Amino acid sequence: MKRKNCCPIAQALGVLGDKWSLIVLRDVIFGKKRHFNDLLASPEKISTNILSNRLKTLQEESLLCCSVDLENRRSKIYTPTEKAQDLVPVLVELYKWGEKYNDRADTAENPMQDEPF
Amino acid sequence: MKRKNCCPIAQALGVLGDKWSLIVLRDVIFGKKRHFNDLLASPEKISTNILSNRLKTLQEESLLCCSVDLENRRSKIYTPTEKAQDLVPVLVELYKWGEKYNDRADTAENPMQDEPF
DNA sequence: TTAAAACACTTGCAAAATGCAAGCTATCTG
DNA sequence: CAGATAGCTTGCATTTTGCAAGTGTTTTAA
Repeated sequence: MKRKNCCPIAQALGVLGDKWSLIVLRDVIFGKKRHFNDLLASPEKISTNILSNRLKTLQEESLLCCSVDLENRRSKIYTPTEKAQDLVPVLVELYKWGEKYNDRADTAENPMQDEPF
Repeated sequence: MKRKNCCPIAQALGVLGDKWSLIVLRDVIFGKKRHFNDLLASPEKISTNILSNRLKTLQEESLLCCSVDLENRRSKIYTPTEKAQDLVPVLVELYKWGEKYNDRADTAENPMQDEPF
């Protein structure tokens, strides 16, 4: 969804405002996941066609770059660009808000995991 | 899209991860828009049924509250809750990112408007 | 006081995005 | 060479979005 000539928030949402893009970026940036199957394994259960499509569009938006794994030529490596790394503050603020308001009650009885997802 | 028992980012996106919710919240929070027709007039051109539906779900998520305008009983007033106000940092970071990367080249020749949208 | 306009929806239907299961191709491993 | 593995692709059902038109209530103007 391209949104030209409008506010930066709307422009950002034109790229990121869907169900999956920020989940994939979270995994690539914070989870350091690099392979298709790693991303597929996240608890949110993205399906293969959507993941494939999202990886394509995120490359088109210069948020990911893709290279062949030299040690296993079946495998591709998806790496976040600087543009993607610059989304860290957005993801951090989303994390804080989600933690404050939509939480699973992280208490001593239900502690947070090592990984945030 | 409810996402229980998962990371705060995914929980936040379960509420906000669609095409329109954050646009509506931007207008209510920063644009101080309070009426259906104000929200409808935004340059992103949301359609009436989607806006109506988003206002409903945002109320269900306790992000907006709705009251009757006493000075014009045709009119309803939508107000952001504290939960919605706490999204300001998210919107600010989105703004900064959008400004940096997806910009319409805001230069001296193409200055920013009074309102950011 | 009555007709027209304003406001906030609702409805019907078409198009796009998402979700699920299965299959496909190239590479690797034994 | 036979299977397993990684990353897709395809087909089809469901859900979400988009557009245009219509509805009911309240307000304003004649």
